[in-house]
Amino acid sequence: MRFSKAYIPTTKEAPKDAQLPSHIFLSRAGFVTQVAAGLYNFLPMGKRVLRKIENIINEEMAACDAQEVDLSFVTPAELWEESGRIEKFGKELLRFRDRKENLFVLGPTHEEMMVNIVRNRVNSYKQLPMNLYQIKTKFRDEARPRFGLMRGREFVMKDGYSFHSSTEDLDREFDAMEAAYKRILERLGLNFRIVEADSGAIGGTGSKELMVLAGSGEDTLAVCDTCEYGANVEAARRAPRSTFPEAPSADFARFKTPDIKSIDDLSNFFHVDPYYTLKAVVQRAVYTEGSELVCFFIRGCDELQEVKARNSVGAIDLVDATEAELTEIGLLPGFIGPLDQDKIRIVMDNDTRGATTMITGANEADYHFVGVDLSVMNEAHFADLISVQEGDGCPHCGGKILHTKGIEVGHIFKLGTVYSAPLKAEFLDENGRSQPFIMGTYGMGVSRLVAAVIEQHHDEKGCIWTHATAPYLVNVMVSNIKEESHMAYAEELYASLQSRGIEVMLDDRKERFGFKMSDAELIGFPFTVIVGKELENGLVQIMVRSTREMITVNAADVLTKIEELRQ
RNA sequence: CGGGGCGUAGCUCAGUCUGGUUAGAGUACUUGGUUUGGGACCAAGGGGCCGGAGGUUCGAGUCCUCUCGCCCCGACCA
Repeated sequence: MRFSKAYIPTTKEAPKDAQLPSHIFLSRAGFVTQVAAGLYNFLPMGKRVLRKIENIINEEMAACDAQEVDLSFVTPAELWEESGRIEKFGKELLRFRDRKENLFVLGPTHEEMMVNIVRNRVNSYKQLPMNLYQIKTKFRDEARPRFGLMRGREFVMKDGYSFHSSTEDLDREFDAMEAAYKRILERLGLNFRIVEADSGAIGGTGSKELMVLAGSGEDTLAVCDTCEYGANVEAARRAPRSTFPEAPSADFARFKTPDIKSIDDLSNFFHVDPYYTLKAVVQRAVYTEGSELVCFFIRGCDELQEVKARNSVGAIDLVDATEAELTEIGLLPGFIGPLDQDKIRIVMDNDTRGATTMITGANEADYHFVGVDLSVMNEAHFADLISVQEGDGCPHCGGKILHTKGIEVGHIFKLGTVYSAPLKAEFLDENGRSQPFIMGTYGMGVSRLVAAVIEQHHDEKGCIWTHATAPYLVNVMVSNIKEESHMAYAEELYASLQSRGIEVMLDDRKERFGFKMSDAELIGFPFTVIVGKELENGLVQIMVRSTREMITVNAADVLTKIEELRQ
């Protein structure tokens, strides 16, 4: 492509709405423009990057025998009623009626549609397994789109769905997809981590998220500093403690603790490590129908992880209980304990199982119990409730857990029969019995990946595309197009790079050196060949975008040098 | 959906508090000239429903009411 003919509207200034580097640079460099909240146009440069990512996904999916399909973006609302998700998705589903007053929704994800196209067509175990996917625009009418391409309402997603006759076969495919996703992100040149994720209300037997590591990521990850373990904090686990603070020695007693309400106060009052205190967190658990107050007990040194807490009671939401709600049922904030009370549903953290010499609230104003033996609570409901902190032990190798931020670019999921059962998508097994498909689902955010590349690879000058994602690998920049010999050399180089299958831009604009250099850096071509006054000495320079290093080479050796650098 | 901020040229913004010639700057764009290794200079141009509607006023970009849009924090987010 010749720059003089290309539509690449670069600007000096960022749109005022842009906050993140990816948003700022993708806008300034002319890759995307904003249309409305969460809606973006892809201009020629942006479209090329999208296409590159799509191509890599397609190649890796083909290697796994996954087949590409293309399902209708507009989907009948009946399907969503059938699966029950029309309620669950709520306003995120953009609904509208056609001229015949039939209700439709714009697809936010395509489980229902995909199940629909195989049910009653795939009806034998002999046709399984099957993996179908598409790369398609999705629409979710998010309450608050933000961060440019990172969280748009309209976005491009690769969504794949596999169908199996056994959970073993699903496990095999899940692992194959994890490996394929890993290869995709490696080929894209991204630094990422595959982490354990919350399976949440969807159920199923497991899910993993693919996280591109970047400070601007919306997700917090717990990662091990020595092994490969990583998990979203919503699902992170930790090794059991190996060292314990000095235990208080006290027989069971009721102790007056006037106005001692917080863990800090309690710990100071008794000169005891918070590890031996019991923290009560009361939340109102909201269910599909109705709600109730639940008290979660964890050690005083721990923090409640809300997603884990929500899952432990099967709630769809947890909201802080008000003091009025507590006093109404006779609980005294600051003095709540698990003993001798039947006022509220209790969930105990796994780490409190069988704990001794604990200090807990006495359910009486200004009193705590000391020397509590929690093994009497063995009938209680126990669950993992705590938020893994930095410095905790890795559950796999005992290394140290650190927190880091990640951008979720993929999520793979063992669905089981969550969709196939309600949608009655069944096949006949070897015994001639009808069974719902056992399913997996594999998502990858294609347009989000465009932003993720830049979040991870940019500097103060602009974008730094990885070799696999760059709109063009090489930019041949002519310093002064009026120098006929320079232009002639550049044209020749341009043609020979193209003939070698290298994607190349020829910056033949009638602009000054600095202007063109700034554009080259802003757009982020991996290599810019500078054809300028050094050509008189038979030399040109190659600017390596990632380091901004200038390499001087013989004009005749550019091709081989580029081939060498791209490795 | 709660709280806050902002809508004026393609883009970034001034002007609004305190109403008053023909609404400005920078940048981008067009034409001509001089420049040519880090976003050049000179000259001449084109480009505005001042988000929209209603109101107050002799007079509204500016004041009032309503409304729409966008951004940020939070709630939410397969």
